[in-house]
Amino acid sequence: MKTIIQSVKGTRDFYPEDMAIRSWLYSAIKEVSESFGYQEYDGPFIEKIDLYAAKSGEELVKEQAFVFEDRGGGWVTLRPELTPSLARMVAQKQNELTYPLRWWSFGPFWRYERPQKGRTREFFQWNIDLIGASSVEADAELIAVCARFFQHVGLKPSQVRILVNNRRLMDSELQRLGITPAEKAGVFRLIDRREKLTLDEWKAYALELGLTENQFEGIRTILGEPELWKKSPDLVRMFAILDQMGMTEYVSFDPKIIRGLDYYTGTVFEARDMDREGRSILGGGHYDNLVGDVGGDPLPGVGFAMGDVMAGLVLQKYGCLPAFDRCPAQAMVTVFDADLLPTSFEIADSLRKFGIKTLSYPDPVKLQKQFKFADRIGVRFVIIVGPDEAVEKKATVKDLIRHTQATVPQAQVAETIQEFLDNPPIL
RNA sequence: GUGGGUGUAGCUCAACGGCAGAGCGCCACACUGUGGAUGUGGAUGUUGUGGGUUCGAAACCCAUCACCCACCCCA
Repeated sequence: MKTIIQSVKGTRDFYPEDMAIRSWLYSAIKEVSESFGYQEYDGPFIEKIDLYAAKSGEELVKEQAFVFEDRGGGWVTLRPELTPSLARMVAQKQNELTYPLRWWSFGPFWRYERPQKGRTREFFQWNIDLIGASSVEADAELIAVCARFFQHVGLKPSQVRILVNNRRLMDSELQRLGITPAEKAGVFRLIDRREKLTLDEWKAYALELGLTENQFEGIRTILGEPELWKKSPDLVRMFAILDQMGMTEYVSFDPKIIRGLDYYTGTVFEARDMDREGRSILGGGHYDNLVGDVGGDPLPGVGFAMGDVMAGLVLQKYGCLPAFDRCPAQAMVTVFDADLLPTSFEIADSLRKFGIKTLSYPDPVKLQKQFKFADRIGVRFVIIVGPDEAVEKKATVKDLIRHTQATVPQAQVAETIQEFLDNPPIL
């Protein structure tokens, strides 16, 4: 067996049918983002390690980033996320930008993790942020963007849902239970893991953290309270806005949503498959300070990120992906023999000038083979110029769908194709 | 980093100690100026790799690599 050099672990090859999906996803993201007035931007794919050292989760940089020394001896990393680059870009022009800033991006990221379902080492991510606004209405806008995206790609509220919570609400609830600020991080982690553990395991984990029986029961009650959001003026206002926009069917309150990242300070949300399959489709939230760590003045904002891998799995599961149009062209000009090669190429190019996607067969092989090729790739019209046609400056146009053909002057090939197109095929 | 599963033809898989196979795909011909359909014929494997057990290994054992799944973390 031939040994083909393997691709790098965790990367994906984008064959035309895969690339079509990626491009389609990009278009959907672009359309939805821009419909809300967001502008596209991007940062470098490699950054100095220092940029991430400042912020980002410890594990993200130390364990998961692709880090290497460049030829000049500097340490660089393939970007594992976009937020630090965004923070720098904003900080660099902090005083010349007009706020609130609405930016979106779709590009590649790399994380050195163990690949599995819904997770690769090289992936694409949609990032979208509203910077310089701190209201819950701003948060509602991002959730609306998310809901509109689901609507746009055909995912229904019965299939995906945006789960929303508010960290300030959780803070006050935990405080009410006598949980100290020092214990908070641990408890957030506890809440985050609720769905992965059985009740007994979860309780054991809670007691291990040093929580009392009462505190544990209190947390359990909070997490099971669907009306808890009514105690948060922020959430009340936010749901009111979403209601006005007609987006509430995509949104649910869920006190179990905490999000791992430390920098979220208010609203947090993530979108999930309704039957709880797989990891979350996207995640985001409100932050108070975007640029402080890279040397700017504090700026609040809200944003989310959606990876293409999990999103692709969900879209495929619910049949939302577009059918792949495998046909690269509408017409193909065959080549009868070497002498007629220039004639065939000339006709092909004349068709292109008429806006007909045309390819020509590159070698004068048996016509049968050329027809078979045309049929396989899905080209509808095949043009033949053999010696008989050539002497009369004619060409034969065959419609592979309708099984008809006509021999016409070479100058009328494009018109003939148009005529065939105007008469719908008999199927 | 931890745990589990799977590696056999281009693809999907069978054979589960006794001659390595099928379906699909591919190629040729019937059909040397016309595709799909049909028929006939044909090609392709160090059974992931290395070692061990055995008269005999694709199968059993060990190692290793790759992929998949879960944990961790997160998109």
